[in-house]
Amino acid sequence: MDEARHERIRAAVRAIPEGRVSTYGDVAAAAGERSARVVGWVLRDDGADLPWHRVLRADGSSAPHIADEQHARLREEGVEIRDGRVVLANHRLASGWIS
DNA sequence: ATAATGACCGGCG
DNA sequence: CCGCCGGCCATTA
Repeated sequence: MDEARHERIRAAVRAIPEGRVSTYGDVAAAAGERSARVVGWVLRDDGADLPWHRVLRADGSSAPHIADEQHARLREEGVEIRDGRVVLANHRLASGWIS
């Protein structure tokens, strides 16, 4: 991975305010990435110090191995979760929140 | 060079 | 609700 791209993605995730969420696709777009997958890789091996729990799938669900902690953290920030899925309609960030 | 594997996405049946 | 497919792209074998 190119370090610049890697860092743009991290910046986009850091820009998500508490109590709000975004999707892999939106973060990718905000970071100028053409694929949502790259966002997943970055969070996978370099997401420890980022608010990764504010990044969800397009339908508000999350990958099974992180779902528990993700839901717990989000609830703590006041984000609603119904049936294991975040209510995107109320907490999703506008598509161009970065710039 | 090919193929499989993901913290993905959207469409279709 | 479910699964399948094709597209996506870096990493690994």
